[in-house]
Amino acid sequence: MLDSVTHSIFLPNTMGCEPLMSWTELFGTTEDYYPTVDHQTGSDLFWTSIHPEYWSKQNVCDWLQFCCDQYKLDANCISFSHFNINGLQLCSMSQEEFVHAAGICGEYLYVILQNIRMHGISFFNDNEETKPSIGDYNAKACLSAGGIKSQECHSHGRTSLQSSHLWEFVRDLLLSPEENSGILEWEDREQGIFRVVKSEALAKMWGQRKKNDRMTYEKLSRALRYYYKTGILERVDRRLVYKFGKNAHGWQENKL
DNA sequence: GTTTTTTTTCCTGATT
DNA sequence: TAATCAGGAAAAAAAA
Repeated sequence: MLDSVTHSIFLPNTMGCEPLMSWTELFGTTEDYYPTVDHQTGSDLFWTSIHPEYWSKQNVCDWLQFCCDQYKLDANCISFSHFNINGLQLCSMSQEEFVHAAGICGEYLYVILQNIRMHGISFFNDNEETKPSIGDYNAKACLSAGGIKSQECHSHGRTSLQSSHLWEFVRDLLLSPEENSGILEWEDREQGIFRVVKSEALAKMWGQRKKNDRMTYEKLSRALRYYYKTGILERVDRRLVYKFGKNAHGWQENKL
């Protein structure tokens, strides 16, 4: 991981993933002209390959989400409504504005952003001396074992295409009505219980995501059952019904 | 390049 | 009977 980003040159062409859909198909706008990339599986590479000023609104949202995941920040601290802005607006925010919008995580995120802006490096990927100390920014309080991500980020229908893990794919599908089309539905939203309505459609979609046309619900469900061990999912004794476990995050409704 | 984790594939047997 | 669930085992793929 430490060697995932070693250069500080902003080169949009360094992005390596094939888009599953065109950018305009996904967002319906010509404003966001960068092709889709797998931010999450691509680690920090994306965020350092495009200057933050050129990030779209979605990129900003994804970056916050990425930071929460990567640095185990508690997204409860962050008011995502304040970050419905593009990269240029993000870069023009003062530290005070950042702290106001992102709470106790604000100082921490601000430093990470400045590092990317000024040095083209992501926070944990370069020399030790470039890293701010967590303690210095009093960010310990915003670290959590399972930070809650904003629903706003997941409701754009993009993360379902970006999520690297199966459970995140499922979660994002549940949170994206426009992508879901009745494949999954909540049984108990507050408890995180959901039902697979169209099992083969789900498998097909996951297969498309992984470029595997041999995927079946049988195999997908085996992968889901492995999540019982890790607390990502909990067993529900009903057919096609699953429940998010204590180690799953980002599915709760407006826990800000 | 190695190790660890996640996902895929295949399987047997049970349940709905 | 078909679909699903439960897991073991092993291999492949992805991530660290």
